[in-house]
Amino acid sequence: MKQGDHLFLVDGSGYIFRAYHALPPLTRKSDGLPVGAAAGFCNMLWKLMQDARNTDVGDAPTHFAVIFDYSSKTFRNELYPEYKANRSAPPEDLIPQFGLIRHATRAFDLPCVEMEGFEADDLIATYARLASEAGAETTIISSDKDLMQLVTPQVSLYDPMKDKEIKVPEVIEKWGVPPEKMIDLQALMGDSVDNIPGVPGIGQKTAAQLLAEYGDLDTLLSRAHEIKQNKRRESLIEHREKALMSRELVRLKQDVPITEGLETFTLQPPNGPKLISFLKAMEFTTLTRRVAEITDCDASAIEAAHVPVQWGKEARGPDLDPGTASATSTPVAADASSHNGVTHYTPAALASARASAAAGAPFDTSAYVVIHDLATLNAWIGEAREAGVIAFNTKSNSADPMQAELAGFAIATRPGRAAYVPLGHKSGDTDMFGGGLRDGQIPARDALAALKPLLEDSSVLKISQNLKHDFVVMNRHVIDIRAFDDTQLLSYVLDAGTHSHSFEALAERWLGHQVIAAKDIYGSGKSSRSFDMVEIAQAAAYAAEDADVTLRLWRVLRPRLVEDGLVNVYERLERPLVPALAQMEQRGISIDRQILSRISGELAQGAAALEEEIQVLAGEKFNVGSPKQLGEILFGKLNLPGGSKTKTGQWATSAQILEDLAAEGHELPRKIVDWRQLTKLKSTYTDALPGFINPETGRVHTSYALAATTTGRLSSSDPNLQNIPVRTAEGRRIRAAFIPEPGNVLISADYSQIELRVLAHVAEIPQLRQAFSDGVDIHAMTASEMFGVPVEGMPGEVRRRAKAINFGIIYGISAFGLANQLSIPREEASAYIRKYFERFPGIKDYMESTKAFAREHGYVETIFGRRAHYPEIRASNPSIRAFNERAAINAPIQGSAADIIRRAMVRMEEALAKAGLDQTRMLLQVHDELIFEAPESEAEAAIPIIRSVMEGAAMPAVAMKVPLHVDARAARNWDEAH
DNA sequence: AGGTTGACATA
DNA sequence: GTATGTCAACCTT
Repeated sequence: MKQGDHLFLVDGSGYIFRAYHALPPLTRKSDGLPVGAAAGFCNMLWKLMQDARNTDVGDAPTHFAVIFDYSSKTFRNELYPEYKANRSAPPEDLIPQFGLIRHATRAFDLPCVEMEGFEADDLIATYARLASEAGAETTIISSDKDLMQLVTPQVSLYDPMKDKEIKVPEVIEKWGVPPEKMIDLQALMGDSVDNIPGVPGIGQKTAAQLLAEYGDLDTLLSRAHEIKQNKRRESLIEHREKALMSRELVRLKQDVPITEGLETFTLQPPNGPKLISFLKAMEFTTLTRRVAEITDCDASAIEAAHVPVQWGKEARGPDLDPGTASATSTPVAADASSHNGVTHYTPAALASARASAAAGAPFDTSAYVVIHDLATLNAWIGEAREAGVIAFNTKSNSADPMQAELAGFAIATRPGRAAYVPLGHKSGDTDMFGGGLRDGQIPARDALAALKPLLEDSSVLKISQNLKHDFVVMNRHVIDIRAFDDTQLLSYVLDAGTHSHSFEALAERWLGHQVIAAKDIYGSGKSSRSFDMVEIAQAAAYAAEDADVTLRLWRVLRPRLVEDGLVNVYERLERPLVPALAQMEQRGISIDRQILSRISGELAQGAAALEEEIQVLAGEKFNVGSPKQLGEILFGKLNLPGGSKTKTGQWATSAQILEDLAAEGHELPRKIVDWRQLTKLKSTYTDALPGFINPETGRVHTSYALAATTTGRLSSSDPNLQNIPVRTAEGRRIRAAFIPEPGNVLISADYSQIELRVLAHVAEIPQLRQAFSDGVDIHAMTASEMFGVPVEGMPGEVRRRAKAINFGIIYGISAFGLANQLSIPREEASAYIRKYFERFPGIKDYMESTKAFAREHGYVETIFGRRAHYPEIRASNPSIRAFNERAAINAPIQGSAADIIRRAMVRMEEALAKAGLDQTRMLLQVHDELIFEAPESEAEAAIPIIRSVMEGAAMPAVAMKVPLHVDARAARNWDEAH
């Protein structure tokens, strides 16, 4: 290698993961072999080589190699065993592709380099150094920040996905430091992905600022005492060693003992037949055709190569067949067949075709239409009827659909074809009368009248992201949306646990598209504004893009539902809940302001009195609400025993610790616990709830999230009505402030022990099943089985322990957790668990088989087929893995119970109506409890209907081997009904 | 003004 | 030991 030469080094391993995560995961060969990442890799490599060959002589590569990681274990693990320890095992469908990609590299006639004990990055660093010493230039194909330290005037990075070159100025722009300081920067900021500790509290910005001021890490550490900011200074001094070790972890090794010299990297002219043979075997038809064209080969005359596939976990390294193409052909089954010009796809093929078509397809904001007149709107409505689908979303002046005034709505009829209809945008003029309506908007009443028949037409599918919101907004305009899909729910059913279901995340993941940031439209902080104050052109771009993206997402996600066999879960468990919840949210519940206000006053008095006593006992005034100050007083000033630290080094002052201190006779901790209880009740409930009373309805309307939990539970917010106090007498006074309208009652109906019943069903435990059938006290039965104590006259403590164990089982028990819960030694907890498993071996079996299932598939299933994914279940870090195992054990139990109550909710409305109880209304759900409001005259008849719907909710899909039991009662407030 | 932490309310 | 959401304090920007 000599001056003027140009070395291209591809970071193959980095690219594999990027291609895998950036591309739709469904690309498979006709025999089912996943090849998405390999396809991305081949496309990238081909494009790269074409582009490179077509550039000026000086820039074109003369030498070319692809570098891989050999394995996850390197010399860095000896330096720091935790290095990259939180990495989970590669996804199952990626594993065979490690080998494929190495075969692909050889098919391209390119050197494929890897070395045991070193990362690809180290090899790249070494080759880049050698090339620079020879006077040649180097381009590294990667955008990994770990490689930025190598950038010099002779060495640059190139990101093929973003088509962006990274040279010295780009590094400075992005990181705030020149490349040679990247190592110090990374040492300070650490890296959670690679588990590099860095210095706590110091992020990228602070690190760059410190390096700019002190020059380098060594100087900074030696002069750390000069730093003004307390926290920063102490952190730097305390974590000095961590920083130095981190630096060694991120520093790339430039002297790897390489076996292949640069001369072996000389770029060869393309070998068309060899490459085509491989591409044909992979069924990459488009690329095959392209390569055939450019290399002037007849692809049909070339036989597909035989490519050996390795599925094992260690499908990497030099054990892979280094030879190329032997000429056995791979049988090709058609995924798509054509009849009479219509293409018929299998579900998998359609899903994969849609995903590839959507990924990276361009967006053209300027093509979006702003609709100013009714005629145009009607034309679009006609288009939607013809298409049979329409993406639809409302825009309003408030995030709360119960207060929202419509600003406009967006629609899309096919990818790229989207429009915004402004209705209520106001001008920014801020005279004393407020801004008036802007020009060029259809009167809302006329637009809605035109839209109503379309939204209510069950032959046109309406699609939205979080449709419940639009449903409520439209309902308030007396429009009842019929026939709909919700992209967020689709994503949730398909991928709960794997990634976020937010609009932005889905657009990025499936369309490779960054949507206009909400912040750019709404502003933030003081300068934030509601949507009706946004200029129409800007609003239109944002809202129409929303509809366009939603429609494209639906085209990708809906076929996946069929492919994964989740149509039933979506259509029975998820989608019908949207109108049910929308109704509940719209109804809201009454609370008694006076009661809350009175309690609030009393709480304030109680807290003030306690606060004074606390400060006397402490001997000084301090902020009782500050755990930090409290910790100093208790364990510093008063020197109480039993202090422990939280992960950030503060004194821990949890209720448990304070209770322990109180039990030893200390007065102060007890008072703190009491004070906290009073102030918590005051701030979160008595003071906050009245603020949620809707001025129009006079009621409180919570918002339920359908797609927030991994297990299938709902969540409630603004306000959260699923955590209204119940355990203490003080707390129950708040619950008593939830009241019915005059002449009505509240009915509370809750499942008894539903999760334990689900456990008894899925694990088929004979004693548990018998006990539930006989209706005996389940915890007492457990205690009796375990400790041989008769149920009659059983001491409370014995039953309490058995109860804790039963709950522990549901939570994926650990000795540590049980010991904490019961305040007993870990050995004792261990013995209890052992005993339990002896008495109920079926439970142990259930737990083990659930773990095995999760490890194999990456997800677990409820009895109705809902999936919860745990991608980190194979993490090499034992505590991360154990956490995922417990969650995976819990999910089918918690999730099946959640599914049961969902089914009950879906059926409730109709069952009540059928019984003629049209005034009985379902208002709230609290995981295993439903709250209704009913006229006094209906309550007695409603209770048996409610009970039978709830108790029969699993049928007919699942015949529970254990009966479900529901307790229900009516009363004048929620506390008495519960 | 925004993000993180510790604490605590529920099932 | 599971699953959530909200608040006040605190730190940084």
